[in-house]
Amino acid sequence: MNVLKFLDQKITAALVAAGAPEGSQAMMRQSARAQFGDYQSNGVMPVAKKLGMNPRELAQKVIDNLDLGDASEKVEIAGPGFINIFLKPEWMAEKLAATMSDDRAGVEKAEKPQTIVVDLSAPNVAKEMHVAHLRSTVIGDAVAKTLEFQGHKVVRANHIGDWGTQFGMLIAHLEDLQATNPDVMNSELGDLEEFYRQSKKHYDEDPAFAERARNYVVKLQGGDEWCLEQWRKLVDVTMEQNLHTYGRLNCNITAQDTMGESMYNDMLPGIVADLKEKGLAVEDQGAMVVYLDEYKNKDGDPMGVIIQKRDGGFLYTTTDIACAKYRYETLGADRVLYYIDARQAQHLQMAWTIVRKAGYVPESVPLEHHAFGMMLGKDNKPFKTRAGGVVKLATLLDEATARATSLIEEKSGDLPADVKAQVINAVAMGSVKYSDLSKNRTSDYVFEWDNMLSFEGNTAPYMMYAYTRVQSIFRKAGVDAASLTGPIAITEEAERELAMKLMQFSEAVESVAREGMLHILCAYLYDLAGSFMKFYEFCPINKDDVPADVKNSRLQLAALTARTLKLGLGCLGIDTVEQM
RNA sequence: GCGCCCGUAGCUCAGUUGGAUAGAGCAUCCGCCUUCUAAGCGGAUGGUCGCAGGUUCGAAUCCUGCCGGGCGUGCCA
Repeated sequence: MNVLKFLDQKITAALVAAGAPEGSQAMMRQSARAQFGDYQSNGVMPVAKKLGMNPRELAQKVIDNLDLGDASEKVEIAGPGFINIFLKPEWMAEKLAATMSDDRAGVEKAEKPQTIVVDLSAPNVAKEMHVAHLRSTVIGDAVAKTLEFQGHKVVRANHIGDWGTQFGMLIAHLEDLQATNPDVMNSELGDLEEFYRQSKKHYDEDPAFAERARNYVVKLQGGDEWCLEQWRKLVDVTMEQNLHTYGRLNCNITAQDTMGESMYNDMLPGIVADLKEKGLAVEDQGAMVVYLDEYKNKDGDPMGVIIQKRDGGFLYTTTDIACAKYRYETLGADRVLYYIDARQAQHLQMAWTIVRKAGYVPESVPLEHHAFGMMLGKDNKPFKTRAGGVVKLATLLDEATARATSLIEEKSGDLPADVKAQVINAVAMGSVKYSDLSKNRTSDYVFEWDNMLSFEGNTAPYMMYAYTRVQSIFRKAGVDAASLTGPIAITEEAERELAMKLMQFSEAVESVAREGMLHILCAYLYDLAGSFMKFYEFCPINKDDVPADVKNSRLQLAALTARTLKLGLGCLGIDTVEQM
C-alpha cells in the first residue's frame, strides 16, 4: 500500500470537513525528524491563513474530523500548525504481514496502464559511446524498467544519430579502406573513434576526397543503392558494439528499439508541405521558416526556426517534429519522455511548440524533456581528457571490472569461479550505474574515476551486500523465505525503523514514475539498506536465546527487505547476488 | 545583447517543489569482529546555503539587483 496516499486522502477529507475550501491540499510528507512522527501534514497553515483562522485551532478541528482507524498511535499538533502522525506498530506489522504474500512488495499496478515512449541513449553512428552517453542510457532504461514494473507498456526509442552530412566522408573513407582490405568491416573497425578521426582528417586535408564525400552525401540522400549499402554497414557495425555495451550494462535496449533519425526521412517533405499549408511555415531567403512569437531572436523579433534549408535539405528540428508525430500516431504514445542533454532544451521546446500548433500531438499527450546536466572535469569545466578527447564508455566499464576483480579477489577470493565472475560483474556495473543514477539528473556532474568506481558507503555494493546478508541469514536458518507466515511483531526501535522503510517502497517508485528522478529511488534503497544494517546489528535472528516467535517475525522483516531491495535494484537495472 | 541552467561541509552530492534544529558518502579522528559476512555498526570534527535586499507565521527553496561559472541563440546535430 501507499501510506502517504492513504494519509493524504484522510487528512484532505478532514480538512474539508473542518471548513477548508474544496481542493485544499493536505501536503502530506514523510516527517523530517523522528520527534515529528512518521508523517506530517503541512496543509493547515496556508488554509488557515486564507480563512483568517488561527492555524492551531484549525488543526484541532481537522483532527476532530479525522478518522485513521487503528492506523495511528498518536496525532498531535506542533509548532505553528503542523499535524504530526505517529503510526501504530501493530498496524504496520499487520500491513507488512499481508505484504508477505505479495511478490510486488506492496507496489500497486498502474490503474490505467499507458503506452509510454522513452527516448534514450542516442549514440552516434561511426563513433564509440563515451561516458557522457551513460546518463541517457542508464537513466532512460531505469525509468523504462520502473514504468514496466508499474504495468505500463514502454517503448524504448533509441534515437541514434544515423543521418547527416558527415556520412559522405565516412562512406568515402570506408571505400578507401575496403579497396585495400575487403574484410575491413570485420577487422579494422574495432576502433570507430579512430575511423571517424581519420576520415575527418582526410576530409579536411584532401580536396579531392572532400569533393567525393560531398558527392556521396547527395547520392545517399537521393537513395543511391551502393551508398545506402555502405551506410548500412556503418550503422550495423556501430550498433553491434553498442548493443554489446547495453548488455554489459544490463540495459534492456535491443536492435528493435533502434529508431534513428533516418527513420523519419520519408515524413519530412510532407511535414514541410503541411506546415506551409497550415500557414505556419513561410519562405524566407529560399529557406522554409516557422516564426514563433514565443521566442525572440537577437533583434527582439519572433525567432525563426528553419525547417528546410535553401538547398532543400532538412534540419534536425524537422526530424524531431516528425519524430513526435510518429510516436503519437504510429506508436500510440500516451506520454513521451526524452532523456536528452539539457543543452537541447530550447531546441526541443521550439520543435514541440510547432508540433502543438500543427496539431500533430494533442495537449493531452505530454512531451516531457527529462534533461540532464553535462559532464564536467575536476576543474568544473566541460570534461575533456588531457588530449582533449573523451573517455570511452567501454574503457570506463573495463576499469570498473578491473577494480572490482582485485577487490573481490582480496575479500572473497575463495568463491567458486563462476559465482565470482558474476559478483565481479554485478559490483562493477552496479557501481558505475549507481554513481550516475544516484545524482539528481538535472545538475551537471563531475567525472571522477575514484568516485564513480567506489565500492564503499552510498554505492550499489552497499545495497547488494545488505541483500547477501539476508540470504546468509536464511541459509543459516535453513528456512525458505517464501514459506514464512504468522504474525510480525515490531518492538525494537531498529525493527520499527526498518518496517517503516519497507512500507515506503511504493512511494519511491511512484515518485520515479512521475518525475523520472532515479536518485529518489536510490536514496530510498540506501535508506532501506541502512535500516536493515542497523536491524542486523541490533536484532539477532539465528541466536539460541531468540524466542521462536521473535525469530519468525524478524525473518519476515528480513525476507521483505530482500524482496524490496531486489525489486528496487531491478528497477535501477542493478543485479543482486546471493553471496559476495 | 537576449534566453535557459548552476553556485550548499576540504571533496562528491541530497535537501520531498515554501516547513520545524540544512542532511549523506568520501576524507580526518575515536570506539566495535571467540556472537547471523567488518564491502558493516556506533560516535566526533566539519556550513555566513555565492553576495545584498525583499515577500511572510516560516526562505537553501519564491521576487529584484549584483558577483562568478556553464549552455543556447536562422540554413551542423
